[in-house]
Amino acid sequence: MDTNDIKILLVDDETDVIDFMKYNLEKEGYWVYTASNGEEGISIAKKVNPHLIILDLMMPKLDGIEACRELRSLPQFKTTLIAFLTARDEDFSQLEGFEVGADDYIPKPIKPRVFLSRIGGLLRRLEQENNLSVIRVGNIEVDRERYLVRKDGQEIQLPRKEFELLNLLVSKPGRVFKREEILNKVWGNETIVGDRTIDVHIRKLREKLGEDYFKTIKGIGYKFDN
Amino acid sequence: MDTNDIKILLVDDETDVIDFMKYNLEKEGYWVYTASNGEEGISIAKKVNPHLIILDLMMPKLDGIEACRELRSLPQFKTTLIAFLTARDEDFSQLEGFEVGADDYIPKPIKPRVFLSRIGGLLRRLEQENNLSVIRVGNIEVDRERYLVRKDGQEIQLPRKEFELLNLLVSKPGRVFKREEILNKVWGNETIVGDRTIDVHIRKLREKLGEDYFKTIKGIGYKFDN
DNA sequence: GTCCACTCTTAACATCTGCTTAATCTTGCC
DNA sequence: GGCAAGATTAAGCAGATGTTAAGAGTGGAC
Repeated sequence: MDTNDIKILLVDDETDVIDFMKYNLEKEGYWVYTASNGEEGISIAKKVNPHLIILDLMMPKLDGIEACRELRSLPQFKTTLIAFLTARDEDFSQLEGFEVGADDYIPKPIKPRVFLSRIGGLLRRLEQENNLSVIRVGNIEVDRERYLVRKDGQEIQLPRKEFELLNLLVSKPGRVFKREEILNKVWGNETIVGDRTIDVHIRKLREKLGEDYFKTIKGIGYKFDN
Repeated sequence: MDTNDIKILLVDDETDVIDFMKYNLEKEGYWVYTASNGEEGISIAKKVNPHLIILDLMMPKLDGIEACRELRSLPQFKTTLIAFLTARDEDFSQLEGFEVGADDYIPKPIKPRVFLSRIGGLLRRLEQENNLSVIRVGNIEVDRERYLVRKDGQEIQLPRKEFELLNLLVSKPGRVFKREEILNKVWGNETIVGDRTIDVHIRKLREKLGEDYFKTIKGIGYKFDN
């Protein structure tokens, strides 16, 4: 994910703090939204669905802890990253923040470079969680890092194309992938291969993993299901 | 959706800004319309019904906030994407923009690449919202992503044409689809099939899902009802 | 360099499914 | 009753997919 695609919402009533963070984050290419209190923050968050929300602890109208609790209660924000901004001398029990579902806390004042590296780290975590290198569906496990597949614990080595095809289908179990889409994603837009090629690879997968996992949708494509 | 199918309306009184955006968007294949103030923007929007409208905040005749409010009050634009263009030093409360129904805001100046990635992100959102993959009507559920239908939780696999026909009828429950319309949307304008073909497919659907869902309107067409 | 093992693609053929049609029956309306 | 539109049924066909084997290409071991 490019930083240009990442949306960060800053919620703080101190203009200086907002400006500092906004300036630095935008320089890195992040997409920054701001709000000056908890209520406003929640309402903007609902709109833009940011990847990361940074909440100040002390704010008028709705403080950080309460805002966080409220956000976490909405399904939309169950997995959104939330960090608290805390002044060093503030009487803040870190525990309280983590209890309402915070992912990190950021002390202020903080140097730009430190601030950015902290944000970078947080977002890297997000990325990793999204791209789990091992996908498990039923009793099939696809390990993208090692390029191997386990079925009932048995390791199975698949050739590259077969692996990539499986990987695509398994990435959204149940979803139908159109033949054209499969060609694009596994073979690439440029390469032109015959129609039977996909079938043959599906055949191989069925032989190695079992007939039933791969459902044909005639006229459309295939899906992985268990 | 291809970028060639996407219409974007730019509303700004500064020629330079319009030119910059227009040039970059057209390079990507978007279809671009422009207007130089709020009033003109609304009148063009009504005619071309764009997918995305980008409004500058400060404009003669009708400013961005007011234009947005007015657009949102028309049913035609309830779900259209609207974004504000804001200068960094402009005194703009984001909340105000979001409250009148904006979907995003775009700071200026902005680099071309960042600008385009923002637009891309916004439009991706549109696509997702429009293609809600599951439609539920009564105890029938049509899952377009999986190409299957659930009735009382039971999964039913339908052949392609049957599925597409059902999908069409269910997309507007209760609405009557004329035979001609069904032919166009399910079979395509080019293919010519006999009149009885539709009947047969309706028959199949009635067998599989129940007789009562599909009402015949003699001389007109069919509707899905429950 | 040669050989071997392996992967990928294609071609040829087999199979099957779903689509359409035609023929006939039913219904509702004038 | 007669007519027109739709319902129903079964059968044939076309097109899509399944299957198999063979050949071209690749890369590693020796």
